Amino acid sequence: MTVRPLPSTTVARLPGYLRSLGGLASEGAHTVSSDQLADLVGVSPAQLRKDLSYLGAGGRRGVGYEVDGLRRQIAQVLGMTEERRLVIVGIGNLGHALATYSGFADRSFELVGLVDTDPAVVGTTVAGHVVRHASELEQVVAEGAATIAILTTPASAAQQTADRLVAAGVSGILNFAPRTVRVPDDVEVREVDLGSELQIVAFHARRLSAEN
Amino acid sequence: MTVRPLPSTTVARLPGYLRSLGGLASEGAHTVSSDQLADLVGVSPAQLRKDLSYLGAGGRRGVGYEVDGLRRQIAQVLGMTEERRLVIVGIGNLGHALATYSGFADRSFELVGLVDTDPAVVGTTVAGHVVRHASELEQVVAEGAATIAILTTPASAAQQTADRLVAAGVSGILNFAPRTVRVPDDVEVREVDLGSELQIVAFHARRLSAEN
DNA sequence: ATATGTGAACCTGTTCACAGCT
DNA sequence: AGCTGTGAACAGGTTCACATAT
Repeated sequence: MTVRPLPSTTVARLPGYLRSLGGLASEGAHTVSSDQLADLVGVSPAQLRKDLSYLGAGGRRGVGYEVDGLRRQIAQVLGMTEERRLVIVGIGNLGHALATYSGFADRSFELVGLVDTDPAVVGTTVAGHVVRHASELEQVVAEGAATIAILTTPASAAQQTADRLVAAGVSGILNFAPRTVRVPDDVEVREVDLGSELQIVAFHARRLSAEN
Repeated sequence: MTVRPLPSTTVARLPGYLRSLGGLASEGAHTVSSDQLADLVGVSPAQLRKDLSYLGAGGRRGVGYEVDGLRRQIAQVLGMTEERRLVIVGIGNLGHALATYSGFADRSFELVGLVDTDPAVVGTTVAGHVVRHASELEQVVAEGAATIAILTTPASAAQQTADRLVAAGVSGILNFAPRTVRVPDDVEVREVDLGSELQIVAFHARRLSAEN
């Protein structure tokens, strides 16, 4: 029902807002001003108000935003009202860490399957799921009715695995493999390369240090 | 010697360029055109050329860019000519995965210390390093002369740990803890929240699915 | 002929500043 | 008085299109 599409930068900030609102709620706060919340999240108050205005979040002038109402509204926009089912492909160290990561269930993601190729890993139980062989990828996706996949394979297997995930009907992929994967326009991919992130931090850190 | 400061979006893309160039080099390619490389990385050719022009990367018209030269140039800009020392604070599943992540050494990061509070973890050896207790954080940073830290503590410990890292002289922090940390202006922080990343993917995936 | 380098146009997102509610 | 909501100004980054070099 949102008429105007949300700026993607706004979308990217919403999970952070939700996180901070959760903290406020657990502290018993009923309302919060844009100044307070912005400070908590680390954005400018104007930015926050603009973002919330896209949602049509009704803050009350002179008062602020109602914490619970805002939480519900953001959760709704982020699609958390429906359960999203998730598979993880590649149960190495990172895949294992992600499988046992508690932050997903809190965000209404349900882990429905784990897949790997390593015979030493296939058949073991991780996070309550028996790891299935990659040859069964399509069945795992279908049986679990997964719509989202986390890709933590080696770079060499990433594109091929992504192709199979797409063919199996997945509509979103979070790719940790250090290789860009190409997918059709109707599938969303988000690339997260941990090595790149570290390089970006290091670049800016060095620049800052050099300035003094 | 870079006169114009690089746009931060350009900096964020450089590691990806470098990665693809490494692939090309190992395939024996000597030169590469902006069309080829852009396609490989997943950006537009104009974008790539503009980025490289900031570096003063001398491509030859009618030919393209020299693969090895470009690699060296980007590596230099990213500060890879000097070794950067790294500590990881919080050796849970994610910290463990990052400690054993091979992608860091390739990028001229040297892991010099691991820290945790859990008595079950302190004293164990991970990735060739004995995990030290968090009370020794300052010594670990000093002994290793670390300039960069990866933060993978629980949210509750994140800010306090960041403060101590900054006081110990770290100039860059890659924060995986699901809480924004505040640092002085002369320290670089990059927030990576895996739960948020998944929510962002899911949002766009749902939007794309709904369109058909 | 082919492919780079780049000013200019364009677009997206951020900040400002103040009108408008409560 | 206090705080939101938002048009307008601004900033930053991307794309275009073509001059330029090999």
